[in-house]
Amino acid sequence: MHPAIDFISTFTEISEQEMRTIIGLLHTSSHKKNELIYRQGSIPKRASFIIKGAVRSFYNDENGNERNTAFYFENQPLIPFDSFAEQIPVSVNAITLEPTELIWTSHNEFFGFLESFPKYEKVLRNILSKYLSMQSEKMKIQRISSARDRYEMLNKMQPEIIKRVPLKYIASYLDMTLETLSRVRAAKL
Amino acid sequence: MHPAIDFISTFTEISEQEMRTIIGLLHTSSHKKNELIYRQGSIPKRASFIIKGAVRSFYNDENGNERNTAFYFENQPLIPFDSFAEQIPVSVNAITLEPTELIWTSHNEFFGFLESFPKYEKVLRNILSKYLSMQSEKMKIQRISSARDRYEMLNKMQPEIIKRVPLKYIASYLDMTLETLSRVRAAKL
DNA sequence: TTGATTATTTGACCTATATCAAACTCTTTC
DNA sequence: GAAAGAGTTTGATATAGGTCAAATAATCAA
Repeated sequence: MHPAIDFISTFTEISEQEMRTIIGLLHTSSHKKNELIYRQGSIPKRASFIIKGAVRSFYNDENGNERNTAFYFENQPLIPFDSFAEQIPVSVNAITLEPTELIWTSHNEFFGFLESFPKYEKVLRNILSKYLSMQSEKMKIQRISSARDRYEMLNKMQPEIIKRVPLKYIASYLDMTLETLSRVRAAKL
Repeated sequence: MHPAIDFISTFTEISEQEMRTIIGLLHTSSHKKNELIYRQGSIPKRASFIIKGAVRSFYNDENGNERNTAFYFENQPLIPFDSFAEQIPVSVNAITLEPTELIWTSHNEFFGFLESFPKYEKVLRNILSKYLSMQSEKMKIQRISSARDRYEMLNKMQPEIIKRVPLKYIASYLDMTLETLSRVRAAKL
């Protein structure tokens, strides 16, 4: 079966016709490691879904340092939700961490589908709502004051990140230096 | 004119009929200072809008300390967006900072209206999108590493908060202690 | 108005984490 | 499979901001 269909299925029943329409709107693209998927400040043209690979999103802070905001893996949507619907500039960059296969649909295709099948308005709302509540959770984790506790919470909630992502990216994601992260992991702090 | 109508007007044209319908769905409520508007963990029953007053939202962190997540003033919606649509438990508490007048509509009324006037699906999406992009901005501010810079950014972006909210609440909002905030303000740090 | 409560400031001290520097280890690539 | 380049660890040192305690200032309720 199609992984994007599987994903949508967790939110709604999909009819045969809807399924065919959705599959008809999907394109694929391959990306090598360290390839830019979208750029901060650009208007996002695609809503993507990861078939294989991994992606990180980041921005450059006031000192020019990269600050990672999220990591995405297979079977997850890769959509800048805060800017895709209303076509406002994206707040972060997205770049592959590994060779990555994506499927995607354009803004026009996406919202054209939504007009043809208005029941999916609710699905989209559902997805957005889930995304929002994940963001709330994430903010709480990021606000934990001790570096060690932030690391341990990440280890508990999203161990895959620790297994798959180089520590230097995880460090900025957890708002600590690489050295502190290393010491925290070695339980030397 | 009605402040909630004014607010919605910034996102769409409103017909006479729609306006009458909307106004028909609005209820009012008065709250004294330090009154709980919604409780963390509860299912949010109301989408509110502040006519007069101020509200803060917070949760209790791992050490039991209150951590403020937002401040809301007149002419702003007070809706737990991450939980209202899908009726999942709210992630924070909301409590008045001053005597406050709200108008509100229930979840049923809200989504009933949306079914009668499907064009407002887009309005809702627009509002959510704006909210999401504000959240992204806010996370960036909260991740600025120097306490003084976080304070100065808040002073620049939302000076009303500093004018109206007691420092102890602002301190936790900015992820610093009350003492540090006091010193930062006195430029002694 | 006054006493009580709440909010804010100031001081002294301490500690978690940043910074800087260097070593070590693991991956690519030619 | 050697050399180059990432990625990670370790050590020494510095410092921003936390903690605890007390003084002052502002606000509130009777």
